[in-house]
Amino acid sequence: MTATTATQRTAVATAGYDAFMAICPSQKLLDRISGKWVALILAALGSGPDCAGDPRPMRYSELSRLLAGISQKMLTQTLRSLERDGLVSRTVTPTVPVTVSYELTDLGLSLHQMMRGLKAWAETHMDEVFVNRATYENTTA
Amino acid sequence: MTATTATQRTAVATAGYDAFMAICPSQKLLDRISGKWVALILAALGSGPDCAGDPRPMRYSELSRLLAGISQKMLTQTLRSLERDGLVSRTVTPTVPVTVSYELTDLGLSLHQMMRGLKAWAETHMDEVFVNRATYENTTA
DNA sequence: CAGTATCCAGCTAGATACTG
DNA sequence: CAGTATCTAGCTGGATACTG
Repeated sequence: MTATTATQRTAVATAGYDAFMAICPSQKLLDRISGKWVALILAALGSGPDCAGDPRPMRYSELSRLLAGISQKMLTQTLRSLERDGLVSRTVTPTVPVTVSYELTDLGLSLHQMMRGLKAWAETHMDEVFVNRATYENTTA
Repeated sequence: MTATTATQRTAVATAGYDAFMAICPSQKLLDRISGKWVALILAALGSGPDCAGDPRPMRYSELSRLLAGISQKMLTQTLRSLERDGLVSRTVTPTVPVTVSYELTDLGLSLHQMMRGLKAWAETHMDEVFVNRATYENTTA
């Protein structure tokens, strides 16, 4: 009985792949920063509302206004996940009504610095990517 | 008639956000590299099968074997999108059966270099992220 | 060997309504 | 002000079968 089904073989290959993925830090980092709003929130907390200033705490409503278009659900969900991972700290001041502010931790600041490198590459090269894409589209269409 | 519905206001905010997203190079780059297999293919072509060598062309079947668990659909789809964006070149040699090899372009190599910076951050800090996450889980559960 | 075509499950994120 | 809860559309990616 040496026969294996395609399903079994795929399962084995997938298990091997999953094991690799599970220990690949780069992949985990991409999972962490590739949410639709993660980079934007990091940028807002790390560079201020104009994306060119210094890191500073921001309130929930301030983030909500700045990231026009984000739903309350996604803002809360993303902030919670960043807080969970120690990238953002959440501070509640018991005024009436309550005041909540969010701020990058040291780890979050470090990530924000790394993201600036990513941003630099993007600003230098993404135009070329999109020119290539447009050209390809015209060539094949 | 100055009244606007919630839907209209959201639409305006979303349009503003979309406009921002549409011109934000970083966001576009994240969209580009955050597919499940993009980073892995880039790493394979940029650092060889052992993820520690030099860039070299690889054949479709070689990539398929290396990235155990990837479906043919996703391998083809991801390679095509990378080719479309000028990050990977596709070379067909008309043997029988046909031989196809993929190689990073200069632009792709440049992206691969940037990804190594990302990888460095990941290897230095992702452990801390996951410790935080585990701690948070135990605190709230 | 190197694909293409089709169908489908699961997850992400948006809309909407409600609350301490 | 700063959330929570629910419902759902759409997109990503996997399984499977077929082909020049």
